[in-house]
Amino acid sequence: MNISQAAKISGLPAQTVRYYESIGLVSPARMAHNGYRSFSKSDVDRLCFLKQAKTTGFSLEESRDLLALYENADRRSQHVKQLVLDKLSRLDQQIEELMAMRQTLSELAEGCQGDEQPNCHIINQLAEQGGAGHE
Amino acid sequence: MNISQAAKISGLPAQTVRYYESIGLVSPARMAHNGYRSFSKSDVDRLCFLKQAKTTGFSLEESRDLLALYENADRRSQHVKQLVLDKLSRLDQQIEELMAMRQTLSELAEGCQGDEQPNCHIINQLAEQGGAGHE
DNA sequence: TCTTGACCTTGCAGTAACTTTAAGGTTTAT
DNA sequence: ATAAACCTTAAAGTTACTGCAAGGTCAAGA
Repeated sequence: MNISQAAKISGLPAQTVRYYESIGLVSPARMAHNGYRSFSKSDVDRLCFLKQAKTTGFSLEESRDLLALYENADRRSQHVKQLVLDKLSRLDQQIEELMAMRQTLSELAEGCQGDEQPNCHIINQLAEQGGAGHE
Repeated sequence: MNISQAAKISGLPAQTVRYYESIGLVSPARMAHNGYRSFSKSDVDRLCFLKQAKTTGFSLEESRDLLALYENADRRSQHVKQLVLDKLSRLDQQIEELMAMRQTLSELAEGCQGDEQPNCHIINQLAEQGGAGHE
């Protein structure tokens, strides 16, 4: 099957599939007479796996590791689970950071009149917090 | 004051301060005899403002807009508030995406034995979801 | 047969916000 | 004198693509 079919099935843009090939995440055969990529079922399986890992929040390097595990019959589920738990804790940390930002933004917005006047709580707070008061 | 002082007060790495200068977010004077940057109080104020905006989750382009507002005596707080509300809604969306990932990861981890065996719920799920079952 | 449109190829530039590296000049303290 | 700690620039690397240009190929219709 050619790239547009593989892209459609996996849910990845064709450009992205080419990019994945360029970094060695997939290696489709080539058709001799025109140089078009030819994707086998297992190539498409890899792409689907990658798409799913991406949706789940894994980076491409993490996905590469998962893919190696996917294709390694001697893997230990221990090992896979550890990758997921590590990812989970990084994700929790990231969520906490965003929640902190959300809190700050929400407080800023609440304190601001939002009218025609220049006086603005938001601007004042951004200016006053942090390294303010240095002389 | 020289760059390391300005960096310390603002809480930004010196390299980042140089980068901010290169994209026009700050324009410190230069000392004639050695070419070192010389930061005034208002330069440092800008850096602190930028640091704070960054911590609050604004991109550099958004920060540039906020900085213009910060220095514009004719601003309307309406305008500033709208920027913050827009940011807030993008942030909420981002948090939701991360929570969805968190949920998926957490379910994956729960279903996995995490032992010495190759059979792994996580791998199976990543392989089966998405574009699976194409023939 | 010709043409039109949809497909495929490559390579290169651009994105965000830095970080790292290299190579070298200046200042300060001993 | 010299070493440590500061400063400078320019260029490359990072992540995961996206967009563009120039051109080859293929399938269908007139």
